[in-house]
Amino acid sequence: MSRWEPNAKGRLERAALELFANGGFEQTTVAEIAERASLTERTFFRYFGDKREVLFSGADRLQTLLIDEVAIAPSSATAIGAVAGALEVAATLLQENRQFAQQRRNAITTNNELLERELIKLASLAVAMAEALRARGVKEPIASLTAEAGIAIFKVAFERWTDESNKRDFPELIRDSLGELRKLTALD
Amino acid sequence: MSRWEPNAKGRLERAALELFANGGFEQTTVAEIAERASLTERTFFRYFGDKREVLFSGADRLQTLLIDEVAIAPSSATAIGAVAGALEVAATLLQENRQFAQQRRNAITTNNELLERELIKLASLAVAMAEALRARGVKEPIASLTAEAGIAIFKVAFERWTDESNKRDFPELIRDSLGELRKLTALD
DNA sequence: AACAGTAATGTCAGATCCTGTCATCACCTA
DNA sequence: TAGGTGATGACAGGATCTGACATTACTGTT
Repeated sequence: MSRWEPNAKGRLERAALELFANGGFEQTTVAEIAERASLTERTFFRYFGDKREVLFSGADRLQTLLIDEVAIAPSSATAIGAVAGALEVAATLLQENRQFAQQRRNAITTNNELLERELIKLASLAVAMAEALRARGVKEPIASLTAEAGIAIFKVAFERWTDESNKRDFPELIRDSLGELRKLTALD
Repeated sequence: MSRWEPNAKGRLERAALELFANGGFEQTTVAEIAERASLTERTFFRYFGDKREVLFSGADRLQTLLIDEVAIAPSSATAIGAVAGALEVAATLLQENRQFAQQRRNAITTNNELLERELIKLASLAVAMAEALRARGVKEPIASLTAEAGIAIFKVAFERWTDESNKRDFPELIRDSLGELRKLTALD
């Protein structure tokens, strides 16, 4: 079953998060991460396309979850309703690892390169959700706009959820943000 | 006035765009760009923080323009109205350099690293516009949501404008996208 | 038990990106 | 003519990332 020490990828991710929390992303070298995980630099780059990617391996699963949820939403649901529902499901899951989410977030918000990677993951998510909406029969540009609006809602809600002083329920924050968006775009 | 060949920064930008159009972003080395501009690699990095930044020096001016426009919008304007108005002004200016915009866009859409940089510039823009809205008395989270919605509108409209088969007026596309967003968020 | 096969990992060389440091150049001013 | 200054060049070097090949630790077959 396990030829070498098991879970090399997980060990690298853990080592990276710990070192980033200490010395920051830029100051931490890939060689240090690999050494802490008892591996070599070359092996790191076999698991992760670049140094930043070590913090984003979960993004793919999140994307799969969201497009699945959009796909199985009741056919009576509106486009924005299907997206918001999917976001609530995702929020429920993310809520179970709040501490990890916060550590990861600390690393990302203090480094522009990591922020860039986060943003492109969200953009990719928007594209995938737009595709899932088109599969439900939603036309362009409604599909893309709805997906982008969904991302905006998620970003704002996530920001509020990870705020240390805030103990509110994540899915509830999603619902609230959608309500706010509806208000501000309403015609006078 | 001009000790060496003038406009070193502009020469580097032009050389980079030309080389990117030919061989692509990754295949082009900074040394090649510098050589084409009759400068050295070291000088390139004095003007641009990294290789990607050579395509984004105009982003700062765009941001300044947008927050100024938001600031001077009539006090009767709603938050989303002020943002949309600013976007229309920016669109009018960008419209004068459609070919440059398309070349630049070609480079960016075919390279993930450049896309990342584009996205973070837009995110920075959203943050700045939210700040400009708060200066108008708009409260959170309305300010942030409005700014994010504005970026979503801009992205969708820009996409449609640069579409080769599309000859529509850019500011008009902005207005249309806002209309679509209003429709899709409207309660049933 | 011996052997070959395989997937994960290691080793090494090297290209490219990016930075620090100091030298040099072209022009300005007193 | 003698600095003074800002832009550029030259050079060394660290870090990221890749390609090529070797090695390791197990698996399966005979």
